[in-house]
Amino acid sequence: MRYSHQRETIREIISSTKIHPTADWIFQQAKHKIPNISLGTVYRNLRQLAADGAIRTIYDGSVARYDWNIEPHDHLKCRICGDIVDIHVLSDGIHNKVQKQYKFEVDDVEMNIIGTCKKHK
Amino acid sequence: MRYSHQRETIREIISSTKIHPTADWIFQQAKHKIPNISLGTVYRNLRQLAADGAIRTIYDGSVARYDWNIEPHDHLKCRICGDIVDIHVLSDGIHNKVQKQYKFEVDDVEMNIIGTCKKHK
DNA sequence: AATAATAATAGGAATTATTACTGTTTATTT
DNA sequence: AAATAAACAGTAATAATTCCTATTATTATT
Repeated sequence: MRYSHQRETIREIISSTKIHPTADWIFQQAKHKIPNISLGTVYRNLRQLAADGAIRTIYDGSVARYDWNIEPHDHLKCRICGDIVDIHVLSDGIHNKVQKQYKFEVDDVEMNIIGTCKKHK
Repeated sequence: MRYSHQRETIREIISSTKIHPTADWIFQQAKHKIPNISLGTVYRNLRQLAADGAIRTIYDGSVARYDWNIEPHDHLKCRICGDIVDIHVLSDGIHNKVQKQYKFEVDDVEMNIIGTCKKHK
């Protein structure tokens, strides 16, 4: 994969936020730096970066969001404000347990906990 | 919510399979019983049944699938054949742990384990 | 049993997120 | 400096889902 200014910009935008942005949010930010960047370019690069393991794709219902944190972790999603927060609750044990118990080769574990965050009381 | 023949048919179709069908698959099946049923009707009823707690919506990447099993459980998704299998690995403890540790009111926990199932060796 | 009220429907248009296409530009190699 | 091909911008196409509207069906009321 050869260097491109667009891809570096996209990578920087994702790395600079904790909000787990959507493709469109990234596109809006990218336009500030590269005014004529196209949405297709954003999607193509997100796909490439994810395939390369540089970022992680997470699903918020049916829309894709992107996460610079590629370490194993879980997510809290608030139904009211929509915020998604990284947490770590899952033990590494689950990986091995599933592998043995179901003879299933585990690549990835995604856990999303949905509810109401402490801001709304 | 008042009775409708279409909704009962949709509910029966979901209850009779383990494949976690998509809206379109349900629509194709429903047409066998009600030839002029419309896709919009399928979607509207799926939304209502889910809101009512009669079925559960799960997300396979970005497409919605529907599950008659409303008991807490997790999913194994095979990357090769696409099969989604119900399992139970998550302890109820996670619910309370998150509630206390993050002051987060948990409504639902969704865990999807992605990888390769034993059929492909 | 007929009537009224309105939830649900069929069919199609609209929307949203995402991917595909094409001629042009740009990074890298020779 | 010229050649090669990956990446690009701009736009068209696709897929999943929701919205809209005139009509039909269910339930409650007379």
